[in-house]
Amino acid sequence: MSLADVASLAGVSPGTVSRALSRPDMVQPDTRQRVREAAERLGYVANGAARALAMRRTATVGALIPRFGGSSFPSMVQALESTLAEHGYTLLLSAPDHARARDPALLRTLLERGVDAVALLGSDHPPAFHAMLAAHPRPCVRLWGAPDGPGPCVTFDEGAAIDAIVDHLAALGHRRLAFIGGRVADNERARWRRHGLLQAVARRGMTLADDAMIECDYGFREGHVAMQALLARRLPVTATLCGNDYLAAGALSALHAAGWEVPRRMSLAGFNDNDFAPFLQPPLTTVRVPIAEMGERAGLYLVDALAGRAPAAPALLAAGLVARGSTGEAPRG
Amino acid sequence: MSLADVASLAGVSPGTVSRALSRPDMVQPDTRQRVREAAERLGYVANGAARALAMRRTATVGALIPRFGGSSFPSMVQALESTLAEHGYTLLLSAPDHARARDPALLRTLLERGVDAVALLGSDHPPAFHAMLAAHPRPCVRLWGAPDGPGPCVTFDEGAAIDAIVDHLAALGHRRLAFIGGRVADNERARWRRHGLLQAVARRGMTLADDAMIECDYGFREGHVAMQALLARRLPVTATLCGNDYLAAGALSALHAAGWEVPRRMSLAGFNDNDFAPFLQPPLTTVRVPIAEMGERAGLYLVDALAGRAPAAPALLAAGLVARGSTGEAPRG
DNA sequence: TTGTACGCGTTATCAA
DNA sequence: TTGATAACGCGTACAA
Repeated sequence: MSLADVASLAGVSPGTVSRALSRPDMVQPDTRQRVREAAERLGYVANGAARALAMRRTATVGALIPRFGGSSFPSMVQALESTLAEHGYTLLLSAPDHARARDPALLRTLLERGVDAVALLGSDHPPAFHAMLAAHPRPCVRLWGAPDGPGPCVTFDEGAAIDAIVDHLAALGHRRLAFIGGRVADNERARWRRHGLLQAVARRGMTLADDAMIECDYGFREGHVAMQALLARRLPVTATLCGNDYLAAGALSALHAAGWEVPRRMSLAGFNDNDFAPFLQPPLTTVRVPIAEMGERAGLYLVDALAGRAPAAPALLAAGLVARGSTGEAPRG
Repeated sequence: MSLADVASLAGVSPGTVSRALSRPDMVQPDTRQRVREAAERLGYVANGAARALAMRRTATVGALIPRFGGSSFPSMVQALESTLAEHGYTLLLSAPDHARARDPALLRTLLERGVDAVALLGSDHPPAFHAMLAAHPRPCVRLWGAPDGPGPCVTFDEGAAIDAIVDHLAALGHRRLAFIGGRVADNERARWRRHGLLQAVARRGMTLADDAMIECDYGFREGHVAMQALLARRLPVTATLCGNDYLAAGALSALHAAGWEVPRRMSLAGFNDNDFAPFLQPPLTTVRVPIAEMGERAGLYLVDALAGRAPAAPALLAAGLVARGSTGEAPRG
């Protein structure tokens, strides 16, 4: 079942079939019709490998996605894929488990498959990745990474977000904070956030003790366990910042379980990856992170770059700031 | 940068380079070494399109994933990808947004890219998909679908799960239930669950009124809103079943917000897609759904089929039954 | 407007 | 063990 088969059935040459299907305007209407019917009847599906070989392009963008099971990446990926699809590109995902996330073979596989462009999600892709991309130049964009890394990156301003939420807590009289966030070891972004947090806290004369910071994965259960650990340490903390709303929801449930009133005895606040923090009870004050927007802008950037246009949608920082929900005042004295 | 370049640098023929890289044992150690060094120095990356064209295979499995942003698919996909990767296959994802989920062009793109096998996630893929797959035969497995659909399907027994949870509620004295679940219109599986639920309820002389059933997407926010709607209807319900733990968590927060005590005034129970229902406050009784196991078994099935083995890991129903957490007794009288 | 023929980069067959 | 050569299926100059 190849072009040749369709051609003989339609009584034309293979070249004509190719044109009739890929560039209909180059062929006479009746021929086009005959070819289409023949292709339809045979259930013809083009061989993408041959096409890619001949055209030297694949209309495909590869995405490398560590921590795929996490909370926010799926929405970002879906936004990216939608945007690319609108412009005729297919998104090719590589979603390795954690152990393989930094394996150079991953990117190599994408390149071998001939992706026209690459999206790197998350932080701390190994130097080998960037070396390979330098050796095989093509449009590339990072998402949800650190802005000072190599190449363009669609991300948002952690510093501004941190400032907004810490300001909010400071205004309510909180002085001693705790923090439940992502692992710092393998995540440049988490380091960035942590650094910004420490700065913001220091700037306002607040404290955030080392043993009041817990690193864990971004999940409901993890937040629950982390808050249990914090409570067991009996720290004089009045507010806890959570890295995303799953962590916040888990922490909230741990507080409920321990009989701590929120926000009277402990305030919770955090970063809102999934838009449900306002629905928690009590609703939490959060900084909204523009997840889907990041996927969309990254897609537009790549589309422009692939089209040879100067990327009209530059990979700029989008700061997400909207605080909402409620946070309690710190107890007096 | 092609085989030929590597060949001339190494002073051998292109064929030898191909062998040295793909089947090292077929070439003399010193030649192999020279070739490898040349390839390394040039940063050679094979052209997958050419390889696919010559070998007539791609070592790639395509997955079609509607509702990608949903709660459980990412974990299932990651398990699938890990399993396939262990056996040398790359997973090629197509994650369309809802509007495009049933577009035949999706599957066509996968086929054009030459996937050796296909995984269909979720239910209700259009007949056109199965027609195309019949016309282009290759291993195919459905995940999280209805077992009586076309071809093999890795799924679990909704009926048994429903029975377990309804039994539990019945034993606690509940008679009037509500249900918050997925949309029935576009989801064979949700229909299956709903049907099983109605059967189970009827069998035990319980009631589940039409206006006590709410269809919505599987999310925290959706569960919250749904429970608010249920409360507004002032139905004489003592327990609410939730389609997954996001819905349950959302429903729980709505109950908290309304000042309803759980489980004294309203019991919650449901299906646990994400393993955090036991961490809610109070912990909910749930039926655990074996998400990752499904991804893994589907992967093994495809690997076997691709290797020409009779699929040693048949796509059978895996029933997930473990109830845990706590549910309150129904109020007397 | 359509047919012909070549090239894309790799693997596989066959001879050396 | 290695080199030469013929596919693989499609796009596209170029010729008709």
